[in-house]
Amino acid sequence: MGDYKPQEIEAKWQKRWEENRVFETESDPTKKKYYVLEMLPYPSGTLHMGHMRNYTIGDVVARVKRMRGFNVLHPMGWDAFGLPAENAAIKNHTHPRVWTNKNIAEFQRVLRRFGFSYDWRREISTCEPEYYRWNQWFFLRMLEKGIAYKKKSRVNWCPKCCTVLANEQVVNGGFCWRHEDTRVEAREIEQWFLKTTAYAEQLLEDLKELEGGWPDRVIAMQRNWIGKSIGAKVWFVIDEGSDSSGAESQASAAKTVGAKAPTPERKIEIFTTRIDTIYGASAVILAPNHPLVAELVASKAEDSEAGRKPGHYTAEGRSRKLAEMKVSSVKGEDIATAEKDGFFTGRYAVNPFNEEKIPIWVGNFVLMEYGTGAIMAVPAHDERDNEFAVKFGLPIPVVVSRVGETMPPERAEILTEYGMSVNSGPYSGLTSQEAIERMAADAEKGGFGNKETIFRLRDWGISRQRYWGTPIPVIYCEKDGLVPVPDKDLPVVLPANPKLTGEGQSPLATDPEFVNVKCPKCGGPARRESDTMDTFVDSSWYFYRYCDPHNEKAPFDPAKVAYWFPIDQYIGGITHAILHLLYSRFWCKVMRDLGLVKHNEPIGRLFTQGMVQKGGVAMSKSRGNVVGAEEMAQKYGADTGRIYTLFAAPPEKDLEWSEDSIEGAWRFLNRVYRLVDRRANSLKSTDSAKARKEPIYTEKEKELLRKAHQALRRVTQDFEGRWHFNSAIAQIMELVNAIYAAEPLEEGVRPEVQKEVLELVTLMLAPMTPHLAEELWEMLGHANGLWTVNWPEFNTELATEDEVEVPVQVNGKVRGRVTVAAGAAQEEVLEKAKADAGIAGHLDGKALRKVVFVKDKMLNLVVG
RNA sequence: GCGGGAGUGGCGGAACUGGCAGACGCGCAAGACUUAGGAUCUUGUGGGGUAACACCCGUGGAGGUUCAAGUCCUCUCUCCCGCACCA
Repeated sequence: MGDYKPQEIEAKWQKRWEENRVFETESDPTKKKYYVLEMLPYPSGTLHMGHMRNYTIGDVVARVKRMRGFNVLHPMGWDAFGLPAENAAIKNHTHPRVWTNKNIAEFQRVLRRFGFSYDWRREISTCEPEYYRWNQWFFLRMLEKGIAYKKKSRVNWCPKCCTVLANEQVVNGGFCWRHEDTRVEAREIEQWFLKTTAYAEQLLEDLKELEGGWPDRVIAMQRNWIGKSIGAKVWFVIDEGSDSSGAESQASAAKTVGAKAPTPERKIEIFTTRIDTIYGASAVILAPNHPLVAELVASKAEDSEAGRKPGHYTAEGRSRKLAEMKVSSVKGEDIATAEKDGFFTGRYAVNPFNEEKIPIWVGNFVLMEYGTGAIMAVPAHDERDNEFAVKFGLPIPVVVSRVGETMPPERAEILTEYGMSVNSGPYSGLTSQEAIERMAADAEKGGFGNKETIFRLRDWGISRQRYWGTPIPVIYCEKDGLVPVPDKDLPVVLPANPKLTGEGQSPLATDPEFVNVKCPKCGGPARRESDTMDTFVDSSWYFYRYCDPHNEKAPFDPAKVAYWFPIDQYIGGITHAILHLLYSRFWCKVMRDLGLVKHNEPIGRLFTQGMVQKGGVAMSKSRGNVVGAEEMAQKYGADTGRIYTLFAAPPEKDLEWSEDSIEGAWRFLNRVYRLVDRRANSLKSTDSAKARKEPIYTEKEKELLRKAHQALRRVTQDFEGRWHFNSAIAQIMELVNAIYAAEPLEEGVRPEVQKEVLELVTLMLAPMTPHLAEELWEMLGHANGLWTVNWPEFNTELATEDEVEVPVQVNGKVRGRVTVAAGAAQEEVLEKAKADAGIAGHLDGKALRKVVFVKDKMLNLVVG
């Protein structure tokens, strides 16, 4: 007899698993496969119980699937490039590689301490040239296909990261995803992009394949992010004649545009989803950084209303106003809440549908990044336009009324819904939907517009002006221009000893040995690209590399990937709902088009687990509320930590850490241990199979086996179906309680039945508390490890109750219960119910009008 | 504003396709064993009510469907998350 000593037990079994290479897997097309994966960690800080919850869920699934006979791939690796490593290295005067590798060693040690069933031979680290050379290889393929391209554009700059961010890395309407208190700034920088927009339609369309397998909200978030809008573009011709007093400036402007006379029509292209409201347009409004604005503003057209009406200025006033607006837009002031602002350019444009001249304005609420950077303002039917029009005194003509209303609605109401067109020339009387169709078609026929679908999704900006990332493999030659690094020269390795300052310049650019190269084409002097890639490139395809982690000739062997993919179950935090998961889907489609993979989507099922919180907020080092994984393992053992996180809440919900509740988990495991320990010796040589071969059961045996198989049925369902680990554990607890209640087992329960029941407890616990289960299994006299044992089949017959207690309702209220043999017919139950004094009292003197009977479940007597 | 989700005891949470609401655990209370116990075992524990039953109320709120509603329908309130002057 001994105590449960998790420290000893856990070390012992981890060693055995390793010696027996229990978790090592090879692809084998003759076996059914299962690929379960947790998102790879960024090795920084300490592993806390929030991480462990994630890995525990994955590990339970991996172990259950193994017990069910699947060939299971369950790997682990490190998202090892990234800014924190570089910043920490600067701070501590060390090298990012040193800092990172130290963390990796630490992470690995703690993960091993928890006994997760990883195939460690497949471990990858994205900062190794063996890995990132394939980032470069993929980049070159994308360059060839025109998917990777370089352009100068307005980008998001985080002053703290000192680098550009992708749109997906800008959160909360303008803040850095790493520094949630820091606003991003707009900068004009030349950088590399991957053309995610080329896949916008597919990324949206294929979300349908993911329905059912991915959480609804992740699908919704991606759909939202891609942001498809179906509408039309319409061209408004700029009225040149209106600029009577600006001939001089117009001539100079004409130089950049074309000949003055005959003036080729210059147009402002607007995008709208409501072309049906175009008769109600009272202005064209441009984004402050729209390319035409500078020129329109510079024209000398004086505004006769200048100074008398809001938004009207002289030419100088307009320039000043524009400069002001640009400054606030660069600062990234909160555009969602900022007051509408703008000014009249002094110029007009012609509505192509009714030839009406309407003023051209500049407005702070029009975004260059969306649509065409220009809109038509329809103040009667759009809230924002209305606000603008009211502030600046623009007319508000009504062109839509509710269907069935003969008179246009009062102007006070802004009708944004569909209705019926009014005051819209030949389109009056059509429904909005009809008008949209007809008018878009007519615009196309008339040559002044077309149907158009636009997306909110932007191309993925991947250039980063930092050191600790994958060098972008291109060279700039004075003679040959942009030259890709030839495949044979890959990898382009990071220089070993960079000068890291953390200031806004690519560290690689300061290293002459790295930068100065010979042009691969002409051999002349050339410069290397000195930016590195966004680290989300690394994580966009890493799960493919696990299938073939040491391949030196290719990113992976397509045959191996074809066997393992798609990922059967991916597990991670909701944080990556857009970033990592969208990029990964994009990468998969690119690889498919390169002929490397055959599937459209890399991840079949996605599970987003809840956070582990303490004090109501997620555990994080900076908040100082972490429960360290290692301390936890030292105090209670890994198994207690594992079962606690599984039991305390369903896996998709947030979990508030409770020191009291973990004591409960610890007590439970001790209870199980004692149960086995107190009779381990006497049962060692007992053959539990005998219990199954000679099924002559005493009442007590029957009762125990029934409980055991009922639990097994529920636990099996909970593991296979919706991952109700908490209720699975509750079932096992009930069984354990029942065994305690049946003590002393020696009275009335044969040894083989005792052993059978204890083995079932052990096997059910095995995926969740694998160390303890192995130990119990051994204590029960088994020399083979649990890894050789299959998941037990539950026996319906054993699980079935002989007798059931049927609640009896009178008029829908439970008034009593009768005990009958399972499966008893209505007549029998009814008879017993009538005989029951308590129930009879409620029936007294009333006519029985209806009887509802559900076998073994309930009897309802309707009287009255 | 748009989209997604959640409201059940003192707490975490159960309840498969409508069929005994509160499984299991924590906490709390009582008892047993003990020199002692913050160990272990047993019992009790939604609220009201009763000597004890009976009975009444009860899954955010208001209606509805049904023999029967935490579960389905309509309306509504609160909270959390994501996106957001997206034209």
